[in-house]
Amino acid sequence: MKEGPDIAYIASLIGDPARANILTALMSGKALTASELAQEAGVTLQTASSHLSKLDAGGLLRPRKQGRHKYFSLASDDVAHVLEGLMGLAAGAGHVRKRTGPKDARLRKARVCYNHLAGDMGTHMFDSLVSQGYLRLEADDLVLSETGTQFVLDFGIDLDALTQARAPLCRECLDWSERRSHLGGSLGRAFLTRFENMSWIKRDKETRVISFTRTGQQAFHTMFPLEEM
Amino acid sequence: MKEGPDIAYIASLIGDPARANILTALMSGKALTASELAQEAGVTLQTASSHLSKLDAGGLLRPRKQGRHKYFSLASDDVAHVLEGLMGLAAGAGHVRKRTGPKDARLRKARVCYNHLAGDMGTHMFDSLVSQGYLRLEADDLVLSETGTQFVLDFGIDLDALTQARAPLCRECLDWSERRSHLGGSLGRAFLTRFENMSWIKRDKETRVISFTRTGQQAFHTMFPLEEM
DNA sequence: TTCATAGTTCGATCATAGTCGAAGCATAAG
DNA sequence: CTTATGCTTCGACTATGATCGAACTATGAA
Repeated sequence: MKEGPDIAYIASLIGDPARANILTALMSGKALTASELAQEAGVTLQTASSHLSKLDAGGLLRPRKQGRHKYFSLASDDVAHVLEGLMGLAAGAGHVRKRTGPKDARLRKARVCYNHLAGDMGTHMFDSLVSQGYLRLEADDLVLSETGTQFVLDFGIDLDALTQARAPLCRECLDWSERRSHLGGSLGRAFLTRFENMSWIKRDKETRVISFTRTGQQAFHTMFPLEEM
Repeated sequence: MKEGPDIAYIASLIGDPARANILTALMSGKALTASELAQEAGVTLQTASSHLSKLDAGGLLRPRKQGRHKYFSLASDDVAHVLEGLMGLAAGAGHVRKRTGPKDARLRKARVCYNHLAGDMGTHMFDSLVSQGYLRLEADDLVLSETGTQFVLDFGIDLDALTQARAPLCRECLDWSERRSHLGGSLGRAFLTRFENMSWIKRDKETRVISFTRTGQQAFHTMFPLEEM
């Protein structure tokens, strides 16, 4: 009847509350088991299993068997990107599920977006990288400059390993709370794990909230300065 | 139960086939009446009316009464952006509604994305603007350089009128066919209407297809050159 | 005024799909 | 082996919501 991709099929997958809960939970970037996701979605294991197979069929998930557990994560950054976009629309329509509480404020401050840093701290880092000339927009891609490459290496990130992978190194990601870009892609992921290894941050077990340690916060701002305007 | 915006609500709105058809039709950027959208969606006027009020309640549409007609258009670029993202996921999942025919090829070549130029020609124009130094990524925004400003004025676009409006002037937009950026925002819109006024292009009445006239195609490539690599 | 067209509202019908209990596999532990 | 745990499949129940006919409202034309 109509031309173009079947958008309703994908949207209807996301449109079920239980499945939306599952996807939201996976926005933490962690791989979760079917049981955990069932609990997260507030349904029994049977229904969760049904949902998960449908999401998988739609190409939204990447399942991995491990022993008698089955782990699920989001299929790609693209999926996370669309989910963030939907969150933006939902927030704009005034449809937030929960009244904004203290947890919500922490969520705006810093949170995990699939596998990289989002929220206020995320956009701050992105802006700093750009203003220092480490990141540049070239044609359609975000590229790392020479000084930027050096910066990343000095920071203790194994850049060679990243560039050999197929996934894009740098990627812009727009988030719903800030409405500004932050750094995604494999480099964004590498930064986040590096922060974690250096104990700059702690990830909340239950939610997507990221909390900075005191020393982490200080170190962050010296490494990623931003002149006020 | 969960934190964050109610993503399922918005997604379920898009997830109905009839509503998805409506939204896809509105991706042409034109404002359409309820009757036209009913026909487009393949349902009666009554059901279309019901769908339209729901989409409106969800903040996805911008309705305008005009006489005894009621025109609908997408509420914002953000909505169009999410829809394009969903198309990307659907295309990736191999779920295209129609087998790729000749019309589909034309769709990839040049089409309307909400109100600006997308497809091959769209990314071409974007790349050209960037490589000529007319557009730059600064912090998180796409900005027009000084030479770029001059270029736009020379092109016959009333830049003052655009900058006075509240909508963002420049905006990156990623499309599903090319997986690359093209220019959105009010400037993107202005370019498209200018092309139309100069008879460079013709918009198909039924679909989102844009066809370039022969002279338009030539003029386009001289104005937006791109050195091969 | 009368008629026609555009759109909304109401009500009834009907199908899709979300839900869970129960049973069935598969893997790991004792 | 037996037992326990994680997950899938089957089947039945149920509710949500899409659909359209019919009646109603509103704007425009004659």
